[in-house]
Amino acid sequence: MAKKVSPPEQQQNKLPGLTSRQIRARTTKKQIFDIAITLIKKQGYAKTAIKDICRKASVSIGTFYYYYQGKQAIVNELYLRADQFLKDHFNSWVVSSNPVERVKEYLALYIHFVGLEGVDIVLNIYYPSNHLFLYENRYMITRLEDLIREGQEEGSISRKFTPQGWMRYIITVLRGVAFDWALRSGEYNIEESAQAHIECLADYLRS
Amino acid sequence: MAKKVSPPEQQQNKLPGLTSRQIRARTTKKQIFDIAITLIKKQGYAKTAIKDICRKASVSIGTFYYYYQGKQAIVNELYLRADQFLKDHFNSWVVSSNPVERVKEYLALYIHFVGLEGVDIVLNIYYPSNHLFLYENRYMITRLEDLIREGQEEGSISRKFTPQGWMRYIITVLRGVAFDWALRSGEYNIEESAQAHIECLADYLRS
Amino acid sequence: MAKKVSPPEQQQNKLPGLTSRQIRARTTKKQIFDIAITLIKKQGYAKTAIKDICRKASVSIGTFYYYYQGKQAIVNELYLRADQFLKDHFNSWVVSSNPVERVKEYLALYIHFVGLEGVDIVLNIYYPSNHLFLYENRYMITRLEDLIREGQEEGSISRKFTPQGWMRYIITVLRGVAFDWALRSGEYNIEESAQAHIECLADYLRS
Amino acid sequence: MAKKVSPPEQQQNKLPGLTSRQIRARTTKKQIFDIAITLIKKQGYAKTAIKDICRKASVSIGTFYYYYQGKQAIVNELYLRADQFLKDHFNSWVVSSNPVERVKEYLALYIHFVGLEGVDIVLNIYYPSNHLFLYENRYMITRLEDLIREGQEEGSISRKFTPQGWMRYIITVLRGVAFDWALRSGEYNIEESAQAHIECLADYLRS
DNA sequence: AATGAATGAGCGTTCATTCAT
DNA sequence: GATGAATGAACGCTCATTCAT
Repeated sequence: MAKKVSPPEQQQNKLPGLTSRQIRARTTKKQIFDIAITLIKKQGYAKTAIKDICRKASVSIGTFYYYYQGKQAIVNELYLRADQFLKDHFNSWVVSSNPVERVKEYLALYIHFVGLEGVDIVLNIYYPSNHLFLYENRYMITRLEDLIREGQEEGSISRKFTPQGWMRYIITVLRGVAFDWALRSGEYNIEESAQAHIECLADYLRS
Repeated sequence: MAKKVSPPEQQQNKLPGLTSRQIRARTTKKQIFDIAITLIKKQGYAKTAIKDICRKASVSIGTFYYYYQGKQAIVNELYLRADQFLKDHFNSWVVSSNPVERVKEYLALYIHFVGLEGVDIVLNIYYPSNHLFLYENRYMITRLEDLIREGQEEGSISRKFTPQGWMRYIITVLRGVAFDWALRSGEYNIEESAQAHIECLADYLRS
Repeated sequence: MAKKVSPPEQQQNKLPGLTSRQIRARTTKKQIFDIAITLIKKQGYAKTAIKDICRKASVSIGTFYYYYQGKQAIVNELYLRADQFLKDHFNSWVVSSNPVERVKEYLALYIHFVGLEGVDIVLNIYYPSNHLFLYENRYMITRLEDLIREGQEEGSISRKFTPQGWMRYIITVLRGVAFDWALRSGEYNIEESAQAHIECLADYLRS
Repeated sequence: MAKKVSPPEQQQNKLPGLTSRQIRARTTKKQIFDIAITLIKKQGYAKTAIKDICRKASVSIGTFYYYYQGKQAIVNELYLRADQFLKDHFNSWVVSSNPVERVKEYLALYIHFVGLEGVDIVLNIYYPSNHLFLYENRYMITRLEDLIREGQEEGSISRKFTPQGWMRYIITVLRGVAFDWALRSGEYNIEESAQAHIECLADYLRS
């Protein structure tokens, strides 16, 4: 049972107490991740074979599996980074004091992130078996709910739905926006295009 | 005299001038289609092998390929039937005289159709390489544009966007709705859930 | 056993005593043949499916099999036409009185025919399972043997080999010539290129 | 450190620095190759399925594709070995000092090789899409040109053609010889039969 | 920490051929 | 004379995954 050596869980402490092996390990894992994402963005998820990722990353197949459970794990990791991205930029994007404005700014930030990731990643994320969307405890989701709750308490957001209900409503629309953009191969500016939708959502929040 | 080698295009004339062979052929094609859709709805697109469809339909693999170019062709055919469905039910669903109401009724009809088709079909249709959405001349699309144009002429729909602009806006949202429903495995009633979105869209149309 | 209607053997008599059906039959068969050869020349033997031939010829698959046993039968028929071609042009190409010259002229005619047929046909004829070459009683073969026999009797061709031995020797070289030309996609003029070989053969015949 | 993901290129160094895995890998590849060649020689190229090769070699299909891109790759590898064979035996076959004799000996060696390979291999190599013939930088080709060049410089070979021209001329004939032998299922001794052709070529070289 | 040889079920697809009509 | 629906064995090939080293 204990045949498999335990995968080296990403350590959060960035203290200098890292052996050279640990440093190399981190480098290797990042190398794999970056190449994989690049390839997936370029040629699509399904058409990117693990073998190809390994070849490009100058890493053996065994090494790939040492760090990731499979191809999907790569995408999942990327997806989780969305949270980090949102965290990192929240304070610089969400600056208003008006709750509805804050929601609008936050949604714009989310769409900005989608635009940065690119078409193929979106198409892959918005894909049948990917149920990552549904992780209710994700930062992105809970942050949005918090913003809405604050708005409701302050009185500028309707109590027509619960915060969770509003969140779902909003996510549904934004997914439609991202998906349409990806379907059309990103041939228009998603941030501009999303404006109208965000505007409309804001109106609805107030109603 | 009517010389043709393959894919016997569905003939529109249902005149009795059909030989027994032609009748059998039609039956066979329908048989394949029905079984295929059933299986895809039940166990998903990817997990439905052509071989399985054939076995269930009591038809050889060769016969399958005689009628369809592949698995995707089945789904495409289904998709094209959406138009027929919308055409057939338009008059019984779209009954109001108010333009905005007419749009709402029409969108409800569309969501009704989505609900009838089922999760897997939707997931498959909402798929990267499927650019069927974009066929601007589809009945569904042009009908929607017409309804909006009439509303604009009559004055109850805003001229903020062109009919095509509105159409795209609306389709984007509805796709989000359908996609969310499919992602959540159809565990809620899509028609009820879509109500709020349609309501919101209607408000926005009037603005 | 007698289930299959007997294929209508090409009738040689072109007497007007042909029914309209026989005329149509001949037209159909020729149609199939011409299209088939065209396609094979264009896209190669292996890549030309019977289905495609039928589609282009506006003929059903059944009809194809009514006239030909299969795809190879088409090529065989073409091959047999070589004899007819050689017969038809013999008198205008082979005009010398000197036996060795006559052989040279005859070989030039043969190469001329090869050049007319084109690369793909040659590649197909020079193909593993095609043993048509070996039919010793073909006109082309016997004619060549006759020319050599006459040369030996007249004294200007060496008796080093029997007529059949010479014939085989010559055919071997000419096949090499035709094959090289086809391999190089017919990018040089085969008739010019064959000159040296024919010259050399002629010298050897005299030795 | 030597990171590589697939097709482990045959390493030239036969140093004992091979791990047991590498030795086994080499064995496996050779096993596949040998079985494949045996089967192709016995039952023909087209009739030899990859599946059969694998079964006989006690190797999975995946393993086959790990080492070879496909069936043709096996034949290509064999073909490339011709050069090695010619190199290895050159000194023991080409022993005369007379240039024309040297060419004759060299051609005899080539035909000897053809005889060793067998009918099916030849038929497969002499095949339409196989453009390996044309690799002008192959050892076999350049060696022949060298021999001719030396003969021209020494004065015993005609300058009627360039070395390359002579080479092509000769190759054309030898291919004809090999092809005829293969077509007749190797039912005669190719080396004896080629004698006359080589003789004739030699005469022509001197002319 | 890293390797890479080995797996093999399973895939979609082709196509010459038949025969009842 | 002509049709064309139906066949199905057989094909080459992919790829995520494992595990002894």
